[in-house]
Amino acid sequence: MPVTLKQLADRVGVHPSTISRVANNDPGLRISPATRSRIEALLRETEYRPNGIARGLKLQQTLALAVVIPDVTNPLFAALFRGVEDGASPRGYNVVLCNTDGSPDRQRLHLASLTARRVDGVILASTFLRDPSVRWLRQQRIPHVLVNRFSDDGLDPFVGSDDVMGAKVATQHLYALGHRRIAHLAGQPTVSTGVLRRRGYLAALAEAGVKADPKLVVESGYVEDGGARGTERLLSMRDRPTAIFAVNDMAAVGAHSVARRLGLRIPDDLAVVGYNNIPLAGRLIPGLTTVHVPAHEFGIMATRLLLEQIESGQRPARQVVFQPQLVVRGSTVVGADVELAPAALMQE
Amino acid sequence: MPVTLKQLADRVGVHPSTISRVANNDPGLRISPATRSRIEALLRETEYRPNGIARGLKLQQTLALAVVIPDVTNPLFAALFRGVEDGASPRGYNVVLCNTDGSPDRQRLHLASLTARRVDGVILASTFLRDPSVRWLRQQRIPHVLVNRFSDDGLDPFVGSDDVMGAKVATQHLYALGHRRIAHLAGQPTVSTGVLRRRGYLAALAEAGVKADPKLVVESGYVEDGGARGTERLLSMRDRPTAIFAVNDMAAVGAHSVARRLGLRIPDDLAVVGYNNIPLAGRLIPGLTTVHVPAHEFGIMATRLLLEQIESGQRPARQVVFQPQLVVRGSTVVGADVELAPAALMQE
DNA sequence: GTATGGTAAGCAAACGTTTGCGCAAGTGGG
DNA sequence: CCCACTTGCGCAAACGTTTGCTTACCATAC
Repeated sequence: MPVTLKQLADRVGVHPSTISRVANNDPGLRISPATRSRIEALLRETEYRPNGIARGLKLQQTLALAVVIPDVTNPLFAALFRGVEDGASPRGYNVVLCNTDGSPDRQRLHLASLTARRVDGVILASTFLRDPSVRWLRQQRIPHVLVNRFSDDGLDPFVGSDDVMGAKVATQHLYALGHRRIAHLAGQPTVSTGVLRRRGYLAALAEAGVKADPKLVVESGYVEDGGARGTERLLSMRDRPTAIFAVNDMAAVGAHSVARRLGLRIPDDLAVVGYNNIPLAGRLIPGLTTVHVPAHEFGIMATRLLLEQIESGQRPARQVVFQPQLVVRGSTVVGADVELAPAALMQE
Repeated sequence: MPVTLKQLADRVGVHPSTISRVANNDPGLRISPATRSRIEALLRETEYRPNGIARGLKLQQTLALAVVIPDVTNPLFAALFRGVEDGASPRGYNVVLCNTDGSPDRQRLHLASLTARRVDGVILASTFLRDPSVRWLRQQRIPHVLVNRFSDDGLDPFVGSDDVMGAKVATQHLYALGHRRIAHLAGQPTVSTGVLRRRGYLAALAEAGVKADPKLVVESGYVEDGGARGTERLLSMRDRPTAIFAVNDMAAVGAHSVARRLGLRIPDDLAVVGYNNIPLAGRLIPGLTTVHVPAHEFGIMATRLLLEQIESGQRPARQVVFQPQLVVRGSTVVGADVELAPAALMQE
């Protein structure tokens, strides 16, 4: 068992409160240099660390944050988490990580558990549209920030990117390359990214004067398997699409591998664009053109908004929206995958 | 602010302790059905959840575990974490995640912070050999389990795989394919996996009667960049190796891309074997032959050992060692990457 | 009318901090 | 010599639970 204030107090022969004040460097503390140095010596010798949970009880703050995401094995969310930890750790916060696997029920259970634990704030990246859990967080006045997805437009502090714009840019890219039958592997209508990216896709088509074919939009969800199935359906149509814009990279990967399996050449027979720019996107052959989402920055910024809330006691309800950036690779433009010269070897 | 026992007690007109007993379903509690149901109704109405931190102070347990890893954006550790959460969450535990980026100092700081927070136990996957942090955990009698890497042989509960055997199997695989100049991209000598996998590599060569060439072992570390640099050095030798066994998949990926850059054909000009079997390994072209490490199972098993310790108050010091499995792909054997037939399409 | 016993609930300490306030002793001024 | 002020620290409450022990009340038996 770690040493307590009372034990130290007994050893020095002073009151526990005095030790506490010395340990906390209480500025208004009047104390004789002799006693102070005896106490400080003992503090160092015993490596005293205040019991964080007693401290938490008294101070009503735990120095703990929580991150709730669908799945940390998804590189997007892993990077997001790193951003949060990188922002929170220097400020003395620990971070609890919860995976929901996309289940509203698991999300609810996690949030209940987290609030019982009295975490100081929650960063939520697994939100659904009009999410009861989020409304509950608001109502309970629990500091929180939504990331990447939102629930009710504008009501919560939010960090994300402009999904409509990102999807639009991606679709316009395909259009500019000459594609006219552009399909969309869509996300669920229960998730903001799904809705917004579909909207951006449709907006780009409309602006280009292309009549949208409803059959070219299939709901794939955010996983590879869904993307693969969706692509199989699309490619079995009589009037095949020549390009696919996928709601995220994993769905695009599914499309990618189905195309390869079928012997279609990418990008000549089928161009593919993803979303998120996960590390895998750059490793596929050919590389996957995708919309970059700065997940690590999301995490840092979300933590900043959250700590602002916690420290001010206010809810600033700021919304930070990043502008998405298209990353062009070989899945849409031949030769876009630059093969670097082997510099190190050439010197020899 | 969430409701407290005292507030509820005032509303029902009973003592807080009575509410507590009802809420906790105290078996020895004698209470009139009337009062009980009034209390239960109020508990439901207010959605009372005991303040976990007050509870923790009293009961001396936080229902929190910690996972300390180098970096969660590494898929191996992401999967490991999921294993831990999957094992811990059903038992009511939350999990704090800490990334060290391989820095002993950050590891130490995290552990200090975690013990101040009084987590009930720690799962540590970022250990060094003869790690002072681990010795400190032992000495503080903090329940802990080491995963994947260990510190002092046999002194701590440990979950991992047989690294010597895994490396041996990998090297034997290359030997059996006819390779005689087999290089090794090695890990650091400060990390058990580095030492053991190098040992397995050397053992396989010795058993095969191949004289080990010290110049064929270069320390690459566990990252892609190190693997790339190491491979450049190896390939610039007069007497090039024809095969490389890398200490982990990321180093192998570095080798992979350098080989491609140089126009070497894999596996004909250069065969590559990795370690860990991260998802990316199966996505490379050609696929990366690698030694499978069941990261998710590691996490589940580690949690089991940890909870055993916590609940029994003992330190069973069990060691669970998985037998590694070689996964053969195209980076060593031509055609080993099975391309599945496009089943869904063929039905049409 | 008093002892017995069971029922229903209250009391209070304890977990380890933090912090406003109080108090005794010492110091200086008038 | 007295008053006021400072110095150096102690006291105790509070944060919200849990839990062993006690107590008030009532009914029944003697």
